[in-house]
Amino acid sequence: MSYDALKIDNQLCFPLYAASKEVIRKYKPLLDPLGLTYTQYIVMLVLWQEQKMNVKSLGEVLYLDSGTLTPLLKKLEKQGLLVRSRSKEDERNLYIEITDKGKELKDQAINIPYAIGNCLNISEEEAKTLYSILYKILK
Amino acid sequence: MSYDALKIDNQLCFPLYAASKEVIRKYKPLLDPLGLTYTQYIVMLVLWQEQKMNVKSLGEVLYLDSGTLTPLLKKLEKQGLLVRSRSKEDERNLYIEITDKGKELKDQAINIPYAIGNCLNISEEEAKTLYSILYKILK
DNA sequence: TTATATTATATTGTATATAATTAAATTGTA
DNA sequence: TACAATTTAATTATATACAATATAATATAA
Repeated sequence: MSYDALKIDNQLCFPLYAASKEVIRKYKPLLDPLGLTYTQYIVMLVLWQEQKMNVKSLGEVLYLDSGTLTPLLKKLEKQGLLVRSRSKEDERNLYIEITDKGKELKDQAINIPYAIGNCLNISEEEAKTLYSILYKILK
Repeated sequence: MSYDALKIDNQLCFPLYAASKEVIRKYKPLLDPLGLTYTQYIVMLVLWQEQKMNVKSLGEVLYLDSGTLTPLLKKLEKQGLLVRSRSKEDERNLYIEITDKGKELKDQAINIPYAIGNCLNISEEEAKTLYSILYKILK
């Protein structure tokens, strides 16, 4: 019986894990001026589109649970980028809503996707292929 | 000016980040019987190939720094899977070496790559494409 | 040779991640 | 209506990640 399947170079998950971390690392110098971490940034991406939503929906969109989101959202609230409030209809639901300050931050982020695209040395076509395979894995 | 580039669905990094986490999550039930986390598992993958190496080389292979590796390697040593020792020639170097118990664990891991391959719903060809694009990003 | 620079690991501080548990609110049902 | 089941967040415990700093050992240069 061969152990080849256990060689690090034969793993698919490892480059997925490593590339994810390396790309997120590239965001740091771009996000530092905005005072955001990568995870906080993707929360803001969603809020820039949705304005208001509950924590459960946010977690489903971002594949994150309340253990990650609760403290993170409290920090963003402390920074004045969003407000947290319980739903009147069903108090189990916590809604987060972007503030004006949160909306203003969007203009500072406008060039980040372009800057990241530039520092990945893959073609436009490879990027599309990667995108579609990754979403296939996520289904 | 359009904000389309800031839509969560137009990000490439996000599915990379999410897919990485989701695939690692799939490892958990397979690794629990071995008493390993995913990060500990990839360390063992390297040690099953190399037997002995220093922390710096390991970090370069796995894209991890001493802040992550130092406590993790101490845990694996406590489990008896490896031993840590300073180099006599240059005491700055810490070498880790797999133990017999560590080697024996390999047989319990032999089916993990196959099991993971089965639960990713992508074709063999897509897997190869994904692999090559990810390594292109890592260069 | 002695001061300086470099290298390798460890430590510290901050921020995720996630499983498991808890607690509060709501819903479904006998 | 009661009360069990479900839902939603929050909390707890454990394990990463990683930047920044510290420390010890070694190499290098004046």
